[in-house]
Amino acid sequence: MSPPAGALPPDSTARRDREGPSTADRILDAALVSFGSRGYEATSLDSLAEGLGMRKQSILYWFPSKEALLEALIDRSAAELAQALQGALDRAGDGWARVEAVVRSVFRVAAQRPELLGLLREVGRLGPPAATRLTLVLEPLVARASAFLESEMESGHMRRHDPRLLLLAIYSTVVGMVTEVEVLRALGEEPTARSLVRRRQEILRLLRSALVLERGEGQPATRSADPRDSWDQE
Amino acid sequence: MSPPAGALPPDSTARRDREGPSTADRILDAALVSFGSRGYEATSLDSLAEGLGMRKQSILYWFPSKEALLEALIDRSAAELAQALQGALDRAGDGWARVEAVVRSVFRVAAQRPELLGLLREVGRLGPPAATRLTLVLEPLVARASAFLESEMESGHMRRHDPRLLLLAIYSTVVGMVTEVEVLRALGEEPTARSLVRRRQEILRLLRSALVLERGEGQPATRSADPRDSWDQE
DNA sequence: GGAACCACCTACCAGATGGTAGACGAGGCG
DNA sequence: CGCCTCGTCTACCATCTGGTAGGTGGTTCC
Repeated sequence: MSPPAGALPPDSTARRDREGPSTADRILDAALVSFGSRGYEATSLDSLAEGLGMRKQSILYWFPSKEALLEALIDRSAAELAQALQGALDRAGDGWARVEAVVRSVFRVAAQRPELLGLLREVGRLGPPAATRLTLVLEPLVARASAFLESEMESGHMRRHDPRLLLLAIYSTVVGMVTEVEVLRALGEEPTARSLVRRRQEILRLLRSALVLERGEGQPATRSADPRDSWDQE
Repeated sequence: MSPPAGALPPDSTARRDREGPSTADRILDAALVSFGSRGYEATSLDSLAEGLGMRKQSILYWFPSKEALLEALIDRSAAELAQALQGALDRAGDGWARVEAVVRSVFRVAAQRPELLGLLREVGRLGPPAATRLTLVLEPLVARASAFLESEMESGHMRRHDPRLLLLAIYSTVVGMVTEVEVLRALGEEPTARSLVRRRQEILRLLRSALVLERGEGQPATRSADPRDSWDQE
């Protein structure tokens, strides 16, 4: 492994042969959890190191500074997120099924790595130095999504909206439904795995009735009654 | 003015006779801006004081600790928010008009005091000690909103949803559309006042088509074409 | 005039923060 | 063996953090 320079070597994400994840990856994992839930500023290198059973200086050996750690984390997380979305998109069908596939993949991420979406928010809040880095990686996906929505509207399958604002609305809703634990709690809903499934169902129904133009437009738009409403064994 | 105890005297929000806002209010204003945009942990009392042209100790004179300042700020902000929403609700009509009134009032707040919604998010992220305080004040409004949505669904004016999850979705969307400046920028939309109006229009159309059950359910659900699409002169 | 109070100040402090310098042991390799 | 690199450590450090102690000038009230 090569500690120098903020940019990690290409195999930094890979598992080492027979032994668990590399030190750099373990640090990134811990940083993801802490940055994504408690926040960047509220996380000290000392507390991070303590949770890892090492000294702060070891973290600074792998990542020359706290900011460099954040950048590396953003890079890795953006790649992971992009991959999840890409995969879902490549396997998805057409029209509404594509939207559904994306939403499902985001919820799958939320179930497996809840902090990843938290980090997304955090980075958005931290602004330019960090945010632009994230944007750079996710931009192609945004463009793809935007183009897709536009074509769906053009062909009359979806209601007309400003594609970018629609995208922002979908983003906000989905990420909010997943990350706003406190609001959830205030609403008397416990943030359990079961609740997450219900939230996904709800948001899909909501989006569907908001977006999809049924041919007759008169259908009752009932709940999907889709039996495969769990991602556990997808 | 009475500095002792975290609870400010009842006139702390009021303007003093002929001279600007009270010192305590000026501090709260600065705290709102900084907490709401940069975040609570990332804001130091020193930087806050510097922006106010005073010493940190003067802040600690009015608010015994940083946490007490946050609590006082939450109380004031919650009251302000609750008042805005209450007012909008009391003046609003029935059915969809009520939803529209609430959304409009939130956007009005966003235009006049952008950081207030940022603080809302921040408090949600900070969790229990602070979040419960906010919840306490806003809870009656949530109950009112929830009951309203439920009755609308009962009477067949709105699509059936879990009222609380629907509320969370609406909250996330509206607050996200207002506070996610970085995402906005990533989407190529500059966070101007004009853009804010467009976002409000878009979200209202979106919500309307998602929620409202037209009698025939077949109407084109066109854009509202409502001429009073600016809040500048209500 | 003087006591009391008010709003703000200077002078500190203990602890935490991100970061540097340098040593140490383990292992690879000529 | 001797040398070097790697990963981690101990020992510091300057700076900043929230917070305490104790003043100081001005106004109010008796």
